[in-house]
Amino acid sequence: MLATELNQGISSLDNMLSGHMAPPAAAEEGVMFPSTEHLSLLDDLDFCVLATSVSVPSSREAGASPAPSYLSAASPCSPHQVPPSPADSGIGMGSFSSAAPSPAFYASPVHQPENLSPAVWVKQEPQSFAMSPAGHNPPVSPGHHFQELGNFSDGFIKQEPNSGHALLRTVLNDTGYLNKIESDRYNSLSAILMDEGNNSAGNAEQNNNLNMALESLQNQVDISWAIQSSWDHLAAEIGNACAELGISPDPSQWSHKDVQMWLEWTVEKYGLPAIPNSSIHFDFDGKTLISLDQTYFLEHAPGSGEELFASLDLWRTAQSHTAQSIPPEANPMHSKIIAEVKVEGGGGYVSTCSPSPSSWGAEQSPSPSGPFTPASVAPPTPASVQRMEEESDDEDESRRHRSPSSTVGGSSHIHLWQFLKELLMDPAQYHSSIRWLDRQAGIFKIEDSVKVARLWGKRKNRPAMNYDKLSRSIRQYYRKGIMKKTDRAQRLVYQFLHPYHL
DNA sequence: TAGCAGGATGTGT
DNA sequence: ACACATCCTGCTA
Repeated sequence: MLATELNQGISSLDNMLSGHMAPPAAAEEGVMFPSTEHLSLLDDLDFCVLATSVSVPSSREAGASPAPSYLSAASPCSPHQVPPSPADSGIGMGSFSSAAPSPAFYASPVHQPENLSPAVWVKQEPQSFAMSPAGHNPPVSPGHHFQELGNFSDGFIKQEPNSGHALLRTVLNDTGYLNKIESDRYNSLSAILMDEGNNSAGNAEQNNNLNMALESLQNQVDISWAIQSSWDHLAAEIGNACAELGISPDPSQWSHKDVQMWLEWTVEKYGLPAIPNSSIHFDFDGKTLISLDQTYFLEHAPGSGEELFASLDLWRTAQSHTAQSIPPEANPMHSKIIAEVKVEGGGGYVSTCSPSPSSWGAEQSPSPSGPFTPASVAPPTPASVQRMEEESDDEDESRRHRSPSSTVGGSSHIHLWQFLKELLMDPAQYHSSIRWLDRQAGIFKIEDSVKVARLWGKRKNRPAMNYDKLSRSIRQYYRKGIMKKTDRAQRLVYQFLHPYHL
Protein backbone atom coordinates (compact mmCIF):
# COMPACT_ATOMS: atom_id res chain seq x y z
CA MET A 1 0.00 0.00 0.00
CA LEU A 2 2.65 2.43 1.04
CA ALA A 3 4.88 1.41 -1.81
CA THR A 4 2.10 1.81 -4.29
CA GLU A 5 1.25 5.25 -3.07
CA LEU A 6 4.82 6.38 -3.12
CA ASN A 7 5.39 4.98 -6.55
CA GLN A 8 2.35 6.80 -7.72
CA GLY A 9 3.58 9.98 -6.14
CA ILE A 10 7.01 9.77 -7.65
CA SER A 11 5.67 8.89 -11.03
CA SER A 12 3.28 11.81 -10.96
CA LEU A 13 5.88 14.24 -9.82
CA ASP A 14 8.33 13.05 -12.39
CA ASN A 15 5.81 13.37 -15.15
CA MET A 16 4.74 16.77 -14.11
CA LEU A 17 8.17 18.13 -13.49
CA SER A 18 9.70 16.74 -16.63
CA GLY A 19 6.96 18.40 -18.57
CA HIS A 20 7.10 21.81 -16.99
CA MET A 21 10.44 22.39 -15.46
CA ALA A 22 13.19 24.08 -17.36
CA PRO A 23 15.80 21.85 -18.97
CA PRO A 24 18.95 21.31 -16.97
CA ALA A 25 21.30 24.19 -16.93
CA ALA A 26 24.88 23.76 -18.02
CA ALA A 27 26.00 21.73 -15.13
CA GLU A 28 29.28 21.56 -13.44
CA GLU A 29 31.05 18.31 -13.80
CA GLY A 30 29.02 15.64 -12.19
CA VAL A 31 25.93 17.72 -11.57
CA MET A 32 23.39 15.88 -13.59
CA PHE A 33 20.05 16.49 -12.03
CA PRO A 34 17.59 18.17 -14.32
CA SER A 35 16.96 21.25 -12.26
CA THR A 36 17.15 22.61 -8.80
CA GLU A 37 13.42 22.36 -8.46
CA HIS A 38 13.31 18.82 -9.63
CA LEU A 39 16.17 18.05 -7.37
CA SER A 40 14.50 19.38 -4.32
CA LEU A 41 11.34 17.49 -4.94
CA LEU A 42 13.03 14.24 -5.68
CA ASP A 43 15.11 14.79 -2.63
CA ASP A 44 12.03 14.93 -0.49
CA LEU A 45 10.94 11.66 -1.90
CA ASP A 46 14.39 10.21 -1.54
CA PHE A 47 14.22 10.60 2.16
CA CYS A 48 11.00 8.74 2.20
CA VAL A 49 12.48 6.01 0.06
CA LEU A 50 15.62 5.90 2.07
CA ALA A 51 13.67 5.52 5.23
CA THR A 52 11.37 2.87 3.98
CA SER A 53 13.69 0.61 2.02
CA VAL A 54 15.57 -1.98 3.93
CA SER A 55 16.25 -5.14 2.04
CA VAL A 56 17.22 -4.75 -1.53
CA PRO A 57 18.54 -7.04 -4.20
CA SER A 58 21.76 -6.10 -5.81
CA SER A 59 21.50 -4.02 -8.88
CA ARG A 60 25.20 -4.68 -9.40
CA GLU A 61 24.54 -8.37 -9.61
CA ALA A 62 21.88 -7.68 -12.15
CA GLY A 63 24.44 -5.81 -14.16
CA ALA A 64 22.41 -2.68 -13.92
CA SER A 65 24.83 -0.42 -12.18
CA PRO A 66 28.51 -0.40 -12.93
CA ALA A 67 29.45 1.15 -9.65
CA PRO A 68 27.87 1.26 -6.25
CA SER A 69 25.96 4.31 -5.34
CA TYR A 70 24.58 4.91 -1.96
CA LEU A 71 21.98 7.34 -2.91
CA SER A 72 19.79 8.07 -5.79
CA ALA A 73 16.19 8.78 -6.46
CA ALA A 74 14.76 5.34 -6.50
CA SER A 75 11.59 3.43 -6.46
CA PRO A 76 10.38 2.85 -2.99
CA CYS A 77 9.43 -0.21 -1.13
CA SER A 78 7.78 -0.61 2.18
CA PRO A 79 9.75 -1.33 5.31
CA HIS A 80 8.96 -4.97 5.17
CA GLN A 81 8.63 -5.47 1.50
CA VAL A 82 11.43 -7.09 -0.38
CA PRO A 83 11.28 -5.85 -3.92
CA PRO A 84 10.81 -8.68 -6.33
CA SER A 85 13.04 -7.29 -9.04
CA PRO A 86 15.84 -4.85 -9.49
CA ALA A 87 13.40 -2.45 -11.05
CA ASP A 88 11.69 -2.14 -7.70
CA SER A 89 14.76 -1.86 -5.60
CA GLY A 90 15.63 1.25 -3.76
CA ILE A 91 18.09 2.63 -1.33
CA GLY A 92 19.06 -0.11 0.96
CA MET A 93 20.81 -0.41 4.21
CA GLY A 94 21.79 -3.89 3.37
CA SER A 95 20.23 -7.11 4.23
CA PHE A 96 21.98 -9.04 6.91
CA SER A 97 19.70 -11.98 7.08
CA SER A 98 18.05 -12.51 3.76
CA ALA A 99 19.06 -15.56 1.87
CA ALA A 100 19.82 -13.69 -1.30
CA PRO A 101 23.39 -12.51 -1.55
CA SER A 102 22.81 -8.82 -1.58
CA PRO A 103 25.73 -6.51 -1.65
CA ALA A 104 24.43 -3.71 0.39
CA PHE A 105 23.79 -0.16 -0.52
CA TYR A 106 23.38 -0.33 -4.24
CA ALA A 107 20.75 1.95 -5.52
CA SER A 108 18.44 1.11 -8.28
CA PRO A 109 19.29 2.46 -11.69
CA VAL A 110 15.65 3.23 -12.30
CA HIS A 111 15.74 6.84 -11.21
CA GLN A 112 19.42 7.19 -10.87
CA PRO A 113 20.80 10.15 -12.72
CA GLU A 114 22.89 8.92 -15.56
CA ASN A 115 26.18 10.24 -14.42
CA LEU A 116 25.73 9.77 -10.74
CA SER A 117 28.25 6.99 -10.38
CA PRO A 118 30.83 6.49 -9.19
CA ALA A 119 30.54 9.52 -7.00
CA VAL A 120 27.90 9.52 -4.36
CA TRP A 121 25.57 12.43 -4.13
CA VAL A 122 24.10 13.46 -0.90
CA LYS A 123 22.08 16.28 0.34
CA GLN A 124 23.94 18.89 2.27
CA GLU A 125 21.28 19.93 4.67
CA PRO A 126 20.51 23.60 4.87
CA GLN A 127 20.79 24.56 8.49
CA SER A 128 17.27 25.82 8.53
CA PHE A 129 16.10 22.33 7.73
CA ALA A 130 18.36 19.98 9.42
CA MET A 131 18.98 21.73 12.65
CA SER A 132 15.85 23.66 13.38
CA PRO A 133 13.72 22.36 16.22
CA ALA A 134 10.80 20.19 15.35
CA GLY A 135 7.70 22.08 14.46
CA HIS A 136 9.55 25.31 13.93
CA ASN A 137 9.42 25.82 10.24
CA PRO A 138 9.28 29.04 8.38
CA PRO A 139 6.10 29.38 6.39
CA VAL A 140 6.33 28.88 2.70
CA SER A 141 5.29 31.80 0.64
CA PRO A 142 3.80 31.12 -2.76
CA GLY A 143 6.18 32.18 -5.42
CA HIS A 144 9.21 32.01 -3.13
CA HIS A 145 9.20 28.40 -2.29
CA PHE A 146 12.60 27.53 -3.46
CA GLN A 147 14.19 30.53 -1.98
CA GLU A 148 12.57 29.76 1.29
CA LEU A 149 13.65 26.20 1.12
CA GLY A 150 17.22 27.07 0.33
CA ASN A 151 19.31 26.68 -2.72
CA PHE A 152 19.12 22.98 -3.31
CA SER A 153 21.54 23.05 -6.15
CA ASP A 154 24.18 24.49 -3.91
CA GLY A 155 22.90 22.26 -1.19
CA PHE A 156 24.08 19.17 -2.96
CA ILE A 157 27.62 18.17 -2.48
CA LYS A 158 29.59 15.53 -4.23
CA GLN A 159 30.14 12.83 -1.71
CA GLU A 160 33.44 11.17 -2.31
CA PRO A 161 33.66 7.49 -1.47
CA ASN A 162 35.54 8.03 1.74
CA SER A 163 33.20 10.48 3.30
CA GLY A 164 31.08 7.81 4.80
CA HIS A 165 27.36 7.91 4.15
CA ALA A 166 26.78 11.24 5.67
CA LEU A 167 23.26 11.33 4.37
CA LEU A 168 22.36 8.02 5.82
CA ARG A 169 23.71 8.93 9.17
CA THR A 170 22.13 12.33 9.08
CA VAL A 171 18.75 10.98 8.26
CA LEU A 172 18.88 8.13 10.70
CA ASN A 173 20.35 10.05 13.56
CA ASP A 174 18.76 13.43 13.33
CA THR A 175 15.45 12.94 14.99
CA GLY A 176 14.83 16.65 14.90
CA TYR A 177 15.04 16.46 11.20
CA LEU A 178 12.69 13.51 11.13
CA ASN A 179 10.15 15.35 13.16
CA LYS A 180 10.61 18.22 10.86
CA ILE A 181 9.84 16.13 7.89
CA GLU A 182 6.95 14.50 9.56
CA SER A 183 5.28 17.63 10.74
CA ASP A 184 5.87 20.20 8.10
CA ARG A 185 7.96 19.38 5.16
CA TYR A 186 5.33 17.64 3.17
CA ASN A 187 3.01 20.51 3.79
CA SER A 188 5.65 22.73 2.25
CA LEU A 189 6.08 20.33 -0.58
CA SER A 190 2.41 20.34 -1.11
CA ALA A 191 2.30 24.10 -1.38
CA ILE A 192 5.20 24.10 -3.78
CA LEU A 193 3.73 21.51 -6.04
CA MET A 194 0.29 22.94 -5.99
CA ASP A 195 1.66 26.30 -6.91
CA GLU A 196 3.74 24.78 -9.64
CA GLY A 197 0.77 22.90 -10.90
CA ASN A 198 -1.42 25.98 -10.95
CA ASN A 199 1.18 27.98 -12.78
CA SER A 200 1.83 25.35 -15.33
CA ALA A 201 -0.13 24.53 -18.38
CA GLY A 202 -0.48 21.00 -17.13
CA ASN A 203 -3.55 19.11 -18.01
CA ALA A 204 -6.20 17.97 -15.63
CA GLU A 205 -4.86 14.47 -15.49
CA GLN A 206 -1.46 15.63 -14.35
CA ASN A 207 -2.93 17.79 -11.67
CA ASN A 208 -5.11 14.98 -10.55
CA ASN A 209 -2.16 12.68 -10.29
CA LEU A 210 -0.31 15.33 -8.40
CA ASN A 211 -3.13 15.72 -5.95
CA MET A 212 -3.27 12.00 -5.45
CA ALA A 213 0.43 11.87 -4.86
CA LEU A 214 0.38 14.67 -2.35
CA GLU A 215 -2.56 13.24 -0.56
CA SER A 216 -0.82 9.96 -0.29
CA LEU A 217 2.33 11.49 0.97
CA GLN A 218 0.65 13.70 3.50
CA ASN A 219 -1.81 11.22 4.84
CA GLN A 220 -0.02 7.97 4.81
CA VAL A 221 3.67 8.48 5.09
CA ASP A 222 4.88 8.45 8.62
CA ILE A 223 8.53 9.14 8.11
CA SER A 224 9.66 8.80 11.66
CA TRP A 225 7.91 5.48 11.96
CA ALA A 226 9.45 4.30 8.75
CA ILE A 227 12.93 5.33 9.77
CA GLN A 228 12.55 3.85 13.20
CA SER A 229 11.37 0.73 11.54
CA SER A 230 14.43 0.75 9.35
CA TRP A 231 16.63 1.15 12.37
CA ASP A 232 14.98 -1.69 14.15
CA HIS A 233 15.20 -3.80 11.08
CA LEU A 234 18.85 -3.06 10.70
CA ALA A 235 19.46 -3.76 14.36
CA ALA A 236 17.74 -7.08 14.01
CA GLU A 237 19.75 -7.95 10.94
CA ILE A 238 22.96 -7.12 12.72
CA GLY A 239 21.77 -9.06 15.70
CA ASN A 240 21.29 -12.10 13.56
CA ALA A 241 24.75 -11.74 12.15
CA CYS A 242 26.21 -11.31 15.62
CA ALA A 243 24.46 -14.42 16.82
CA GLU A 244 25.75 -16.32 13.83
CA LEU A 245 29.31 -15.16 14.31
CA GLY A 246 29.27 -15.00 18.08
CA ILE A 247 30.62 -11.48 18.10
CA SER A 248 29.56 -8.27 19.71
CA PRO A 249 27.29 -5.94 17.77
CA ASP A 250 29.68 -3.22 18.76
CA PRO A 251 32.65 -3.28 16.36
CA SER A 252 34.79 -1.43 18.89
CA GLN A 253 34.72 -4.52 21.07
CA TRP A 254 35.86 -6.91 18.41
CA SER A 255 39.05 -8.82 18.88
CA HIS A 256 41.45 -9.52 16.04
CA LYS A 257 39.69 -12.79 15.42
CA ASP A 258 36.30 -11.13 15.47
CA VAL A 259 37.46 -8.70 12.83
CA GLN A 260 38.67 -11.52 10.63
CA MET A 261 35.40 -13.37 11.10
CA TRP A 262 33.40 -10.32 10.26
CA LEU A 263 35.47 -9.66 7.14
CA GLU A 264 35.09 -13.21 5.95
CA TRP A 265 31.42 -13.22 6.72
CA THR A 266 30.80 -9.95 4.91
CA VAL A 267 32.79 -11.01 1.88
CA GLU A 268 30.93 -14.27 1.67
CA LYS A 269 27.58 -12.74 2.45
CA TYR A 270 27.75 -10.24 -0.34
CA GLY A 271 29.79 -12.23 -2.80
CA LEU A 272 32.65 -9.78 -2.71
CA PRO A 273 36.15 -10.49 -3.97
CA ALA A 274 38.32 -12.12 -1.36
CA ILE A 275 40.64 -9.83 0.53
CA PRO A 276 44.24 -10.60 -0.36
CA ASN A 277 46.37 -11.00 2.75
CA SER A 278 43.55 -9.98 5.00
CA SER A 279 45.35 -11.51 7.93
CA ILE A 280 48.11 -9.02 7.32
CA HIS A 281 46.30 -5.90 6.26
CA PHE A 282 43.35 -6.28 8.57
CA ASP A 283 45.01 -7.74 11.59
CA PHE A 284 43.38 -5.23 13.87
CA ASP A 285 41.07 -5.24 16.77
CA GLY A 286 37.72 -3.58 16.35
CA LYS A 287 38.77 -0.25 17.75
CA THR A 288 41.51 0.07 15.20
CA LEU A 289 39.31 -1.21 12.41
CA ILE A 290 36.69 1.43 12.89
CA SER A 291 39.33 4.10 13.06
CA LEU A 292 40.46 3.33 9.53
CA ASP A 293 39.26 5.51 6.75
CA GLN A 294 37.85 4.24 3.53
CA THR A 295 41.08 4.86 1.71
CA TYR A 296 42.67 2.08 3.67
CA PHE A 297 39.84 -0.31 2.79
CA LEU A 298 40.01 0.60 -0.86
CA GLU A 299 43.75 0.13 -0.91
CA HIS A 300 43.96 -3.17 0.90
CA ALA A 301 40.70 -4.77 -0.13
CA PRO A 302 40.54 -4.12 -3.86
CA GLY A 303 37.11 -4.76 -5.22
CA SER A 304 35.45 -5.03 -1.87
CA GLY A 305 36.87 -2.21 0.20
CA GLU A 306 34.06 0.18 -0.47
CA GLU A 307 31.40 -2.33 0.48
CA LEU A 308 33.27 -3.46 3.55
CA PHE A 309 33.74 0.09 4.70
CA ALA A 310 30.11 0.87 4.06
CA SER A 311 28.96 -2.19 5.93
CA LEU A 312 31.22 -1.46 8.85
CA ASP A 313 29.99 2.08 8.85
CA LEU A 314 26.45 0.87 9.22
CA TRP A 315 27.34 -1.48 12.04
CA ARG A 316 29.12 1.30 13.79
CA THR A 317 26.33 3.75 13.20
CA ALA A 318 23.72 1.25 14.26
CA GLN A 319 25.62 0.61 17.44
CA SER A 320 25.89 4.29 18.28
CA HIS A 321 22.22 4.63 17.49
CA THR A 322 21.13 1.80 19.73
CA ALA A 323 23.38 3.11 22.46
CA GLN A 324 21.50 6.38 22.52
CA SER A 325 18.12 5.14 21.40
CA ILE A 326 15.02 5.90 23.33
CA PRO A 327 13.59 3.24 25.59
CA PRO A 328 11.25 0.90 23.75
CA GLU A 329 8.33 1.89 25.90
CA ALA A 330 8.72 5.49 24.78
CA ASN A 331 7.97 4.51 21.24
CA PRO A 332 4.48 3.12 20.80
CA MET A 333 5.49 1.52 17.55
CA HIS A 334 8.51 -0.22 18.94
CA SER A 335 6.95 -3.37 20.26
CA LYS A 336 5.00 -3.80 17.09
CA ILE A 337 8.07 -3.36 14.94
CA ILE A 338 10.16 -5.72 16.99
CA ALA A 339 7.39 -8.29 16.82
CA GLU A 340 7.29 -8.01 13.05
CA VAL A 341 11.03 -8.23 12.80
CA LYS A 342 11.01 -11.32 14.95
CA VAL A 343 8.56 -12.98 12.69
CA GLU A 344 10.48 -11.95 9.62
CA GLY A 345 13.74 -13.10 11.11
CA GLY A 346 12.43 -16.58 11.55
CA GLY A 347 13.13 -16.72 15.25
CA GLY A 348 16.74 -15.82 14.87
CA TYR A 349 16.31 -12.37 16.19
CA VAL A 350 18.78 -11.15 18.73
CA SER A 351 18.17 -7.74 20.11
CA THR A 352 21.13 -5.50 19.55
CA CYS A 353 19.78 -3.09 22.11
CA SER A 354 20.65 -5.51 24.83
CA PRO A 355 23.42 -7.71 23.55
CA SER A 356 24.29 -10.56 25.76
CA PRO A 357 27.88 -10.17 26.87
CA SER A 358 28.01 -13.78 27.81
CA SER A 359 27.65 -14.73 24.20
CA TRP A 360 30.79 -12.95 23.13
CA GLY A 361 32.44 -10.83 25.75
CA ALA A 362 34.03 -13.59 27.77
CA GLU A 363 35.28 -15.43 24.75
CA GLN A 364 37.42 -12.85 23.13
CA SER A 365 39.92 -14.70 21.10
CA PRO A 366 43.55 -14.02 21.67
CA SER A 367 45.47 -12.28 19.00
CA PRO A 368 46.81 -14.66 16.40
CA SER A 369 50.17 -13.05 16.84
CA GLY A 370 51.19 -15.37 19.55
CA PRO A 371 54.48 -17.15 19.86
CA PHE A 372 55.39 -18.76 16.61
CA THR A 373 57.86 -21.55 16.32
CA PRO A 374 59.54 -22.69 13.14
CA ALA A 375 58.37 -26.19 13.88
CA SER A 376 54.81 -25.13 13.32
CA VAL A 377 53.53 -26.48 10.05
CA ALA A 378 50.69 -24.02 9.89
CA PRO A 379 51.28 -21.18 7.47
CA PRO A 380 52.38 -18.05 9.20
CA THR A 381 49.81 -15.52 10.10
CA PRO A 382 51.78 -12.32 9.97
CA ALA A 383 49.95 -10.42 12.59
CA SER A 384 51.00 -6.99 11.70
CA VAL A 385 48.99 -5.66 14.61
CA GLN A 386 48.64 -1.95 14.28
CA ARG A 387 49.49 -0.40 11.02
CA MET A 388 51.52 2.70 11.29
CA GLU A 389 49.61 5.26 9.42
CA GLU A 390 52.48 7.59 8.97
CA GLU A 391 56.05 7.30 10.00
CA SER A 392 57.65 10.52 9.11
CA ASP A 393 60.90 11.76 10.41
CA ASP A 394 58.97 14.27 12.38
CA GLU A 395 58.28 12.74 15.75
CA ASP A 396 55.32 14.98 16.43
CA GLU A 397 53.92 14.27 13.04
CA SER A 398 54.25 10.60 13.68
CA ARG A 399 52.43 10.83 16.96
CA ARG A 400 49.67 12.83 15.41
CA HIS A 401 48.97 10.18 12.83
CA ARG A 402 49.34 7.17 15.00
CA SER A 403 46.09 5.73 16.13
CA PRO A 404 45.72 5.86 19.90
CA SER A 405 45.48 2.14 20.27
CA SER A 406 48.68 1.57 18.37
CA THR A 407 50.89 3.11 20.97
CA VAL A 408 50.15 0.76 23.78
CA GLY A 409 49.13 -2.81 24.03
CA GLY A 410 49.53 -5.20 21.17
CA SER A 411 51.76 -3.25 18.88
CA SER A 412 54.92 -4.05 20.84
CA HIS A 413 54.30 -7.76 20.44
CA ILE A 414 54.86 -7.78 16.74
CA HIS A 415 57.67 -9.92 15.43
CA LEU A 416 60.42 -8.32 13.46
CA TRP A 417 59.75 -10.39 10.39
CA GLN A 418 56.11 -9.40 10.54
CA PHE A 419 57.04 -5.79 10.87
CA LEU A 420 59.35 -5.97 7.89
CA LYS A 421 56.64 -7.59 5.84
CA GLU A 422 54.27 -4.91 6.90
CA LEU A 423 56.60 -2.29 5.52
CA LEU A 424 57.12 -4.31 2.39
CA MET A 425 53.39 -4.58 1.86
CA ASP A 426 53.09 -0.84 1.78
CA PRO A 427 55.47 0.24 -0.95
CA ALA A 428 53.60 3.46 -1.45
CA GLN A 429 54.83 4.57 1.91
CA TYR A 430 58.02 2.65 2.50
CA HIS A 431 59.41 1.95 -0.93
CA SER A 432 62.33 4.23 -0.28
CA SER A 433 63.14 2.41 2.95
CA ILE A 434 62.55 -1.23 2.15
CA ARG A 435 61.34 -2.97 -0.98
CA TRP A 436 61.00 -6.30 -2.63
CA LEU A 437 63.68 -7.34 -5.06
CA ASP A 438 61.92 -10.59 -5.83
CA ARG A 439 58.51 -10.81 -4.32
CA GLN A 440 57.95 -14.42 -5.31
CA ALA A 441 61.23 -15.54 -3.82
CA GLY A 442 60.78 -13.37 -0.77
CA ILE A 443 63.94 -11.42 -1.45
CA PHE A 444 63.96 -7.86 -0.23
CA LYS A 445 66.39 -5.07 0.26
CA ILE A 446 66.64 -2.59 3.06
CA GLU A 447 67.31 0.64 1.26
CA ASP A 448 67.51 2.85 4.29
CA SER A 449 68.81 0.89 7.22
CA VAL A 450 68.72 3.86 9.55
CA LYS A 451 65.10 4.61 8.87
CA VAL A 452 63.96 1.01 9.05
CA ALA A 453 65.73 0.65 12.36
CA ARG A 454 64.13 3.83 13.59
CA LEU A 455 60.70 2.63 12.55
CA TRP A 456 61.32 -0.66 14.30
CA GLY A 457 62.45 1.16 17.40
CA LYS A 458 59.35 3.28 17.38
CA ARG A 459 57.16 0.26 17.03
CA LYS A 460 58.86 -1.53 19.87
CA ASN A 461 59.28 1.61 21.92
CA ARG A 462 63.03 1.18 21.83
CA PRO A 463 64.51 4.60 21.13
CA ALA A 464 68.04 3.21 21.10
CA MET A 465 67.33 0.76 18.33
CA ASN A 466 69.73 0.85 15.43
CA TYR A 467 70.44 -1.25 12.42
CA ASP A 468 73.18 -3.14 14.17
CA LYS A 469 70.72 -4.44 16.70
CA LEU A 470 68.00 -4.95 14.17
CA SER A 471 70.25 -6.93 11.91
CA ARG A 472 71.33 -9.04 14.86
CA SER A 473 67.70 -9.96 15.37
CA ILE A 474 67.40 -10.76 11.70
CA ARG A 475 70.37 -13.07 11.98
CA GLN A 476 68.60 -14.94 14.73
CA TYR A 477 66.09 -15.87 12.05
CA TYR A 478 68.72 -17.83 10.15
CA ARG A 479 68.70 -20.53 12.76
CA LYS A 480 64.92 -20.46 12.97
CA GLY A 481 64.44 -20.86 9.27
CA ILE A 482 62.55 -17.64 8.86
CA MET A 483 65.09 -15.69 6.85
CA LYS A 484 68.49 -16.09 5.32
CA LYS A 485 70.94 -14.14 3.29
CA THR A 486 70.48 -14.63 -0.41
CA ASP A 487 72.61 -17.22 -2.11
CA ARG A 488 74.73 -14.47 -3.56
CA ALA A 489 75.04 -12.40 -0.42
CA GLN A 490 74.48 -8.72 -0.93
CA ARG A 491 74.59 -6.00 1.60
CA LEU A 492 71.22 -5.23 3.13
CA VAL A 493 69.54 -7.95 1.09
CA TYR A 494 67.73 -10.77 2.85
CA GLN A 495 65.33 -13.48 1.88
CA PHE A 496 62.25 -14.80 3.61
CA LEU A 497 62.11 -18.57 3.68
CA HIS A 498 59.00 -20.49 2.82
CA PRO A 499 56.33 -19.99 3.95
CA TYR A 500 57.13 -16.73 5.62
CA HIS A 501 57.21 -14.74 2.42
CA LEU A 502 53.64 -15.67 1.53
C1' DT B 1 83.28 2.69 7.53
C1' DA B 2 79.16 0.10 7.19
C1' DG B 3 77.61 -4.20 7.10
C1' DC B 4 77.93 -9.01 8.44
C1' DA B 5 78.35 -13.26 11.50
C1' DG B 6 77.63 -15.05 15.72
C1' DG B 7 78.54 -15.54 21.05
C1' DA B 8 77.02 -13.96 25.55
C1' DT B 9 73.84 -12.00 28.49
C1' DG B 10 69.86 -9.21 30.00
C1' DT B 11 64.86 -8.14 29.69
C1' DG B 12 60.00 -8.54 29.29
C1' DT B 13 56.11 -11.45 28.43
C1' DA C 1 60.54 -20.71 26.84
C1' DC C 2 60.67 -17.34 23.73
C1' DA C 3 61.82 -13.18 21.13
C1' DC C 4 64.20 -9.92 21.09
C1' DA C 5 67.68 -5.98 22.93
C1' DT C 6 72.13 -5.06 23.95
C1' DC C 7 76.98 -5.55 23.81
C1' DC C 8 80.77 -7.70 22.14
C1' DT C 9 84.76 -9.56 18.94
C1' DG C 10 86.24 -10.46 14.58
C1' DC C 11 85.81 -10.35 9.61
C1' DT C 12 84.93 -8.37 4.90
C1' DA C 13 83.94 -5.33 0.92
